[in-house]
Amino acid sequence: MIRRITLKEIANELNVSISTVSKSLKDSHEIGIETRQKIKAFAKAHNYRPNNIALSLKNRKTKTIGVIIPEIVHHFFSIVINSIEKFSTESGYNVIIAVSNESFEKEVLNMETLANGHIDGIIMSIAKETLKKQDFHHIKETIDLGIPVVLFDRVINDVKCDKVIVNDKQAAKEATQALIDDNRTNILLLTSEDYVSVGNLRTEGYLEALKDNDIIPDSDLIIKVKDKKGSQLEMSFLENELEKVLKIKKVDAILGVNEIYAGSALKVLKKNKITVPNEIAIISFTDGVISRYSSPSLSTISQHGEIMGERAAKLLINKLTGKTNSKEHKTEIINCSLIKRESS
Amino acid sequence: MIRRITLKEIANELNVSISTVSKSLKDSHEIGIETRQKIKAFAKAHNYRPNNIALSLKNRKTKTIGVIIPEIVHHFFSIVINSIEKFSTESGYNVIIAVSNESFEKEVLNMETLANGHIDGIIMSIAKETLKKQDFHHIKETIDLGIPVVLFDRVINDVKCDKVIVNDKQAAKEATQALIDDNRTNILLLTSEDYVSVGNLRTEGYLEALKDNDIIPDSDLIIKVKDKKGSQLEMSFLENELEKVLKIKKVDAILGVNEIYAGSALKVLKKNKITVPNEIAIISFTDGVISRYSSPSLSTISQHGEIMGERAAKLLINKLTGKTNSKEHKTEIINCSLIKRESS
DNA sequence: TAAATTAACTATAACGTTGTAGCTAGTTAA
DNA sequence: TTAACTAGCTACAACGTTATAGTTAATTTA
Repeated sequence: MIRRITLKEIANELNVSISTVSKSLKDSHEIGIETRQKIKAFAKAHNYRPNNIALSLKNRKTKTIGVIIPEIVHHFFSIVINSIEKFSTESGYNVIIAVSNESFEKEVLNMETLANGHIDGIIMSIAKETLKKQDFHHIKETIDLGIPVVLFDRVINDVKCDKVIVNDKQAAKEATQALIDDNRTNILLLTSEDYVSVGNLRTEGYLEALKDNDIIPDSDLIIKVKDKKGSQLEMSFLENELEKVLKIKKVDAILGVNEIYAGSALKVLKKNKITVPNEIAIISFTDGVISRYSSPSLSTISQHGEIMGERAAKLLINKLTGKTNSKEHKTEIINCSLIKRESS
Repeated sequence: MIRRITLKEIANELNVSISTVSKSLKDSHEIGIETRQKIKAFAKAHNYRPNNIALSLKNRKTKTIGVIIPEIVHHFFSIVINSIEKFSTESGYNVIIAVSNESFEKEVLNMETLANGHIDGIIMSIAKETLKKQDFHHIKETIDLGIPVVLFDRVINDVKCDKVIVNDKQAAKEATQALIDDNRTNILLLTSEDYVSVGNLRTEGYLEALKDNDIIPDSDLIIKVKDKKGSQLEMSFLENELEKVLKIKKVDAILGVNEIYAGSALKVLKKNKITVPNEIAIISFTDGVISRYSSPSLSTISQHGEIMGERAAKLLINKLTGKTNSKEHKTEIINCSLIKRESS
């Protein structure tokens, strides 16, 4: 219950002015060496620590970065956060996290709260609902207030700010090509609904690869998984649809836009006694823990969350420290890489 | 680049005093209704938002909770954080996250930073290295400063504060008993090194169940997985040890203190063509994503991270809002539950 | 010896708020 | 008619810090 000691208290205690104390602790030559040492000793003995809130108010910066993500119980996002946290801490920045839970309203609220003094800049990945609504006023307003924003993974074109993305389209194309090279031409795609930018790009890559190989896409082989709050429903939708398709169509490969979809597909195949990769090969986006511990383990496309987090943090901190011009915006593209495991 | 408008600017613009503006926005009856409305309209038009940093300084509270966890890329911890975040937001608190990466030094640093003004209270789970060192001065000092601390999952006895734990021992005992009831008596335990409190308690529960059933524990059947930074090494250690034991001993069940251990064990069994659960049954702590998507899916003991997070947040916020006495400390025990899946 | 310089400090304003106390002009009460 | 009251405002201090601009007294310079 010993409240933290302040400059004022030290000043009173030693019968000097607050300025003297402040300057002494900064080792200013304006103050005589004896006084300086006395004050420093006293401060140390009383475990003096400057109050960061007061400093924030004075300096008009908080040395804190806000991160807004759609989900935290999610391998990719937690990797990115970890990386942001690591890099930011090294640069003397704290990280404050807000979760939108894929909700537009919550995302707007989070931005408001963060933008109200707590943070110097924001790193975010946009909620699905926001993407669906196409309402980005909150992001624009934050930028207008002079708060730098860096978007990662789920980004949008009509907001001018730094961005870190993955070459989703190219990666999906390459993965599809790898399956085709393995003589699999009936490739089923498990993707998300259209408004999710990354799902969309991955679908494009898939289609492009088919086209390059003169394979006519079959709309029955594209399952767009409906998002429901509470993933239970979502997954049973996927499982039902997949089972239906497997009954009426020949399928020899599956490309999943994330590992939850791929993991669920694997379960369906097993239930139906279809061997992987013999009868059906699987490649999935998101190199997470499911892919590694499932059996067979899943071949995945890694989005290198570590690198994304670090780049995003670097871009933001460069803006905050004035190392880069606040008007110029960069988009960094991270190359995905295919990690081959047992499923392909 | 329009900096956020302040009370002072509004006051200047409308030729009134700062106090008048402040009071008008609070709808104080000291101010005439006309002036009040004029000011409120102006503030709204200019999107006035009070500066939280200034408020924090004035009120000596930040409405922010600090969370220190050993890892974030970890199903259990991310569930807990999600839950803390959810509950705190509902109560008007922000959440700031720091990751110790299981390092003592980083944990101390994190605490220092957070305790220096940024937060009103801390929720934490202790790093392995700290548990090994048995050095808890940073936690005690924070509490001495009047900053309430709530420990969860990995707790210690000699720090006086609120705690949220799981009945690890009892749960391990029950899981072991379930295996014994299934006529499995050669139960191998995959646990962590002794200094990790939860691993220890789980081992105790395991031993107690054996004793209750007059089974003499075999030290060969207890594998204490050595922790190394970089889990790759850690896992190959586990895999090698397990293979060795399987060669020399009869084993008909495995109890893992977390799902990474159990998932790795499952991989070893598969490699050695041992069927699960026929030849060897598996039960694991941590009800995460690995357990659900592995095949066979793993029976797990859920620690109910959601509930832990909520309870921890509730305990802390009650302290912060003065709803509970700051001298009295509660320890809440959450009951684990066994989730039966295919592996047992 | 008076002016200039220096060492060693102190006072003040500011960051954006809020609560308390104070002020002024007009109204009411005795 | 003068004191008391009220409405409607403003001034000020404080939260903890720092940077700028003083203020002394002692010392050096011309």
